[in-house]
Amino acid sequence: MSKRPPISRGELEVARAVWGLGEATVGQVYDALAERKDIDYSTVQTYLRRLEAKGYLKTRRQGRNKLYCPRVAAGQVVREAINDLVERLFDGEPLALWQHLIQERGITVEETRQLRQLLEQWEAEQDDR
Amino acid sequence: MSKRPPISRGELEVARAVWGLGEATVGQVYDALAERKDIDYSTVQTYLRRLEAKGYLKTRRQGRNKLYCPRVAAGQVVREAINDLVERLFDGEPLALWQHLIQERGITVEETRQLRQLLEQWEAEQDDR
DNA sequence: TAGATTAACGTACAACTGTACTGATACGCA
DNA sequence: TGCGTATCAGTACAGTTGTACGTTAATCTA
Repeated sequence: MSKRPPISRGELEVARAVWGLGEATVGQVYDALAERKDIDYSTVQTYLRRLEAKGYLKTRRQGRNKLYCPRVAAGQVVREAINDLVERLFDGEPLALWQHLIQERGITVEETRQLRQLLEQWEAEQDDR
Repeated sequence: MSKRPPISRGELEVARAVWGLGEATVGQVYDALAERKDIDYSTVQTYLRRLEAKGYLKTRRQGRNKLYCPRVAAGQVVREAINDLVERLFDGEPLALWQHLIQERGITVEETRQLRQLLEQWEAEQDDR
């Protein structure tokens, strides 16, 4: 479980763009991000470089271009980020997170419905084992 | 909504200790934290100082001692931290977080039960309005 | 009351973050 | 084939973060 350096909040966002694209050049990642927020091309480039250095992404050369793609699965990184938060904020107790999400933050009726559905789906899957 | 500087991961942990104590000296916060992890007294002190500077905590003097206590409610900070994560990781879509928590991370049968209970409780409260 | 303990305060310092500029190339097109 | 445009590699740089030391003043204790 080679401990990678922790991923920062900003890096997380850039990494997400790469996950979404699968494999992409700086320019493509930039385009994807620039749609949602004001960010500089060079900034994206730096993030990608660092993500590679930290071991979250790997690169492959395609002629003149460099293609960035995940080296650690998205789910893995997301899981770690959430675990970290749960650890620091809720003593590692996931139920406390649920509780916060429902009570403190509030969820809509629609979300309640969808959540129930997710739960049922999950249970059904469990039964299949 | 006076924008405070963002709270860092480490700071979050220290802030949580203060929330738990209500009002405490560096020493008390240190004791609370040292139970769970190896950390230096001075480090705690620095965190507290910064949390005050950032506006998350305030202090009051009690004779020779300095008492730190929340200036921003715990729930508020936790909400912000989670919103931030959801924003960066799930496009601001909370359902995606639920989904990840259930499917990707997996929850136990017991948690499923408790989660249902939380949902019912929440719905009951909603009806009371 | 002298030494041990505690808290405050100031300072340090390398690593990490967010944000970006620059110069050298390579590529596509008029 | 020369020019604008996208890339890349390197560098910058202030602010933040994690971690901590040293000095001083007040407090407790034998």
